[in-house]
Amino acid sequence: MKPFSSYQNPSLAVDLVVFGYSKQQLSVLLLNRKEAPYQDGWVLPGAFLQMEERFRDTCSRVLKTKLGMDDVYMEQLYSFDEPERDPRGRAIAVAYYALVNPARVAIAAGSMANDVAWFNIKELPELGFDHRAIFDMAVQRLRSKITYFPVGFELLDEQFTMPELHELYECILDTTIDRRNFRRKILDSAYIISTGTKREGAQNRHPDLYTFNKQLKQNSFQINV
Amino acid sequence: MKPFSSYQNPSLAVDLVVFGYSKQQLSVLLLNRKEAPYQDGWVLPGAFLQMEERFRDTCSRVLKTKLGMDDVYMEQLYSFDEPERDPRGRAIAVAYYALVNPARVAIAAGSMANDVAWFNIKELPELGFDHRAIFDMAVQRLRSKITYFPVGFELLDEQFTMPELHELYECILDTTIDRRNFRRKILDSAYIISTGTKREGAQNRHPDLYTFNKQLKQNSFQINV
DNA sequence: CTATCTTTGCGTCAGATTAACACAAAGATG
DNA sequence: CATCTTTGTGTTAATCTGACGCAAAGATAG
Repeated sequence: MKPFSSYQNPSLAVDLVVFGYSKQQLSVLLLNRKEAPYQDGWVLPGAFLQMEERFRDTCSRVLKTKLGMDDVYMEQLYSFDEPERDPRGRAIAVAYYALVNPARVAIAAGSMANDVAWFNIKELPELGFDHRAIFDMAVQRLRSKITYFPVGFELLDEQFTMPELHELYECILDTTIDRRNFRRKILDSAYIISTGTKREGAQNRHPDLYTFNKQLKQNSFQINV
Repeated sequence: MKPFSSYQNPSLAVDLVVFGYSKQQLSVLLLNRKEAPYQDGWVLPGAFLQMEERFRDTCSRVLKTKLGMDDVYMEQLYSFDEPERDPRGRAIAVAYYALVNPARVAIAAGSMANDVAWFNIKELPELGFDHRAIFDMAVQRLRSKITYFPVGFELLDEQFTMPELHELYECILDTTIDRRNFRRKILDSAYIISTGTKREGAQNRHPDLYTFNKQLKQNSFQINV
């Protein structure tokens, strides 16, 4: 299948904002560029679309080959088209954001090249291209989304405790939320199911374990900031 | 500025979901195609990106040249990339939706070609390409957006009455909203300002006139369905 | 011109929701 | 064993919401 319009089209790429949550820290995955432009600078991982490839496929390919990750939750964010966004020439980027639990996603041992690193989202280096704008929009989207959709479960283990979920929300929304009111709201929403078991070997008391309710139908909760 | 990637890229186009509100009806603008594919079928207006053009520029160009409209509110919706979405070949579409007040937007007289028509959103013909999916997403986005952002004001006159605003919301959300509770919520939100004047020559009592508050800072209301 | 109807602005009130906070049991700490 | 921290559960007052009443300003009709 060949393109049919009369002029040479801009390059088409995807850029990925990969969020990872670990040890009460929300981080992003950045790549240290080896070539110009922005040589030695940090950028979001990305790739040009290959023939017949869909955006989502390109994203998966990047996650797989550059980062050794499989089976990652992702969502289209926005398309960026400033003519000057890539000094090499006209390039359109369709940005996606991905949510990764580093402990859960199959990250092949040693597969993460040494030019890849996690950065706490509050301590980001300067980014090349227009990647700072892309990142900012991704954070905004994640914050907004998590208040009405249980997107955060992608970042936790299969089973998690209420304090863990609570901490995740406080971390992403960068605010404090009353522990007891949060609990009530989440439980009322039926987004999570108690497994009936408790975590063993915890530091403190053994908190109840929960699972994400995959049967849920519609949005029915609202965490206010 | 030339594209630099090694292979021929897909075609890049924008597709536009143009909403118009008039006489208590929410409508979309459709185009009757003259050529194959989908000859004689209805589709969303759109165009291929021209060199150096940004998505938004392409949208403006379509609105201007095909529909004779200027200065229209629009927002990027989503990017569509199914390989088979255009039978002519690989084509990526970045969809935008636009909000138009037919009485307000400068529509050059007679400039709307006779192959263009407004359709009530509830009585749409079959659409070519994947345009039905694009339209559906646009409606969904508009509905969602209007519940927390005063996007609807783009569809009304500069000055409008409370009953008009109320009707607009009922129409877009396709539901009934208690008139008195709606009034209270909107007024509390400070999204609108009373002009202190009343509409003359109305059919019934002369209702108060309001204006959209352009000074507003943040989202602060929530219309529930 | 007057009786009646419709539209519009403004209120009321019971029930639901929320934010703030108390308390006690389970385990950790030393 | 005394004390501290964590976690599950409640309570309560303030607020918000939804359902609805009412009356004044026109419109409508005989």
